[in-house]
Amino acid sequence: MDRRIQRTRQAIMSTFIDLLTEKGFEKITINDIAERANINRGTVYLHYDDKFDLLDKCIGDYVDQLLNHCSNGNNDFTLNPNAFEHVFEYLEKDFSIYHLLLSNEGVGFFRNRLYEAIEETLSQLLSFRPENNAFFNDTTIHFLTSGFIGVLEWWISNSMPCAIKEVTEQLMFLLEPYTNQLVAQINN
Amino acid sequence: MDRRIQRTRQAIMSTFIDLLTEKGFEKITINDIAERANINRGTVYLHYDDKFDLLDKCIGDYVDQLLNHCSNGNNDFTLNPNAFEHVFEYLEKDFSIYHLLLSNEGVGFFRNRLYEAIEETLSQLLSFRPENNAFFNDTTIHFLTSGFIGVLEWWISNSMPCAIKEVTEQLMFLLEPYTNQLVAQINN
DNA sequence: AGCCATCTGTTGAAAATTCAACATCTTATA
DNA sequence: TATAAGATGTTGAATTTTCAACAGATGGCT
Repeated sequence: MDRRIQRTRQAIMSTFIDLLTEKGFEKITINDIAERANINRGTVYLHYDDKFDLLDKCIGDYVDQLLNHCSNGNNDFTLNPNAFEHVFEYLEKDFSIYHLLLSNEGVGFFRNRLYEAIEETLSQLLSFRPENNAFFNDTTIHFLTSGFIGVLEWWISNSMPCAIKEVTEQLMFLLEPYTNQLVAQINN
Repeated sequence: MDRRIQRTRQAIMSTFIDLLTEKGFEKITINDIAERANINRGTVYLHYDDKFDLLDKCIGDYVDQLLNHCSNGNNDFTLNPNAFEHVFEYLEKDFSIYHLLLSNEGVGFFRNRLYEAIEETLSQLLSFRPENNAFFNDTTIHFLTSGFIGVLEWWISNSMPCAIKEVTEQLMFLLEPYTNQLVAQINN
């Protein structure tokens, strides 16, 4: 992709996040963003329809980034401790952003988008193992998705109340009964 | 000025400084700069002839910025404590950069450029007070310029060994005998 | 010495961004 | 209520930046 596009989108998103932490969503104007990012106001409209589209795409980006850390490279969604650790390490790195998106300012959208994404991923995983259908159904998917997101949300909202090792090991323990059946490899 | 120009020059200069601290001047390639700043290589050549021109303009920029802090707004070069404090506060803010430019990597160019600039400013100051010619001549100019730069260089190279208040007050004390005659206001 | 990889500058066409100017819409304030 | 100030989107022409490709220079390695 054209480097200019990379850079301006990055700049817009980054200052959008900054302003989100500073003033909250409703007080942000497109002018603010353009001015602080040192970008022409019109250029913002070249990439995003408006504030809401910006928030939407922002959330989408961070959901995607989070999901990319769920697979340990090459769409390998094997449920091993490493995969979980990668996720939580990434959450820790961008902690303030995810804290923001999960609490006040994401307005709940973030949680929903993440939920959908994980649900989708799980469904895909299961579809590769049709023999599991007897054991795994929609109920299972929602149970696991909710459980995982609940842990994730708790860990972020409470400002990382325990070490990464602890959460991941505990998660592995909780998922142990399902792990064997869930292992799968997706190749598009 | 076109915002794109501002941004790319800023990006180039900033990563140039970073690389200067990391590898030193000779190991820097235009590729390095372009790649790290996420800018097309050709764009660098649109603004600078080569590495050397880049170093040259970089030094020029920082000399200018430093000089802008010598005047307390509107070309008022009155020699008061505030002016000095502004200079040293600015030096403190961008300490690592000036440390870099004054020591190894500026290769002495920075000192020379700063010397010329201060000498020029002093000459201008005196030319506005022709009645001072009896007391102030070239010898005075070089004496004062060298003295001031000496203090500045010592303060930076030794990592700010004393508080700003102390240097500036001491400087005011040392310059006291000349202060009265030196006061001047330049209006272009 | 020869070779390979990398860096250097330069080019022209394509694409992104800027700027200034619009009309319309909010919103605070006298 | 009227008015002024600022925000929103949109437009077209001007400008900058990108990209891909070039030829030549440099420097390390066998």
